[in-house]
Amino acid sequence: MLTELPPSTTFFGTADLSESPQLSLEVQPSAAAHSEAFAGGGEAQVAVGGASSGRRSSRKRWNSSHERVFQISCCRTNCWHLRIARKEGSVTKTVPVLRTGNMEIPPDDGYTWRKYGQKDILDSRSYYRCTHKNYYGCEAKKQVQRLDDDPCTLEVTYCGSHTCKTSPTPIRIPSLARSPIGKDENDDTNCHGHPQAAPTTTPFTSIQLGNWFEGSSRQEGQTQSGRDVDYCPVAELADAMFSSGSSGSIMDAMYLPRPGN
DNA sequence: ACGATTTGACCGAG
DNA sequence: CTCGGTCAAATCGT
Repeated sequence: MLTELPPSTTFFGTADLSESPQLSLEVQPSAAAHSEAFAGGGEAQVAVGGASSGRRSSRKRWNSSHERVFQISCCRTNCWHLRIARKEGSVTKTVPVLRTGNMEIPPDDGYTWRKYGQKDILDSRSYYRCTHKNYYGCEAKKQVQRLDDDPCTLEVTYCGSHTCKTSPTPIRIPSLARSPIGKDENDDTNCHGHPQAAPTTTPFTSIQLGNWFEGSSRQEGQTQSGRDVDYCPVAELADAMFSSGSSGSIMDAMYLPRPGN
């Protein structure tokens, strides 16, 4: 995707990462991408500078006419090879396979997932949803699939957001959720055991990019296209990608309610 | 006992 | 019919 971008740039967005020294991001859509993307709404694709950022994904069903293309350069040395693509609330990234001995594991994104299905599509695709779906009603899901043209890269597609983190009140479904009495009831941890960060000002990348995305495309996306366009997950997941190599505060901030929400 | 994973079956969309 | 997503029983690990 990166290679398909024209060199000209009429729009330039920069995330202020002064509060997040680990990262430096620049969001730089091409002129063509700008004019096309912000007129349609519904899908964004972000190419992030990295060793194999131009990898083809297997987005069979995705309509390329709805794609949005951005470039993000990252100063981090261990930059992911990744790409964000989104359509109707989903975000896809490609990440290198981490090897631990003979095991290959996808990078930890800071959340706990429960595998609920697998398909022999291409090199097999695994389906995960939030472990706390029953308890919190969290609808976050993700798919993990190895790229057919690059066995060393996984494509991870996220759908939905973690309401288990944003919702302080667990949804109790007695028939489904066995009650972890005394653990989750009163403490202020989120579903993953991380402290529930206070919704104070934490201008991490996700917030900055989120504002940028929103400010660039909100009107068209929410009205004319008729599609449900929620731009926040793109930025949030962009943040997740860059911070997933290092646990901690950025991940914690990922699902914080943004100012105004 | 409980939770996670595996895996074949099921179902809807195209 | 094929494909993609999900379900759910069986199995495994702690």
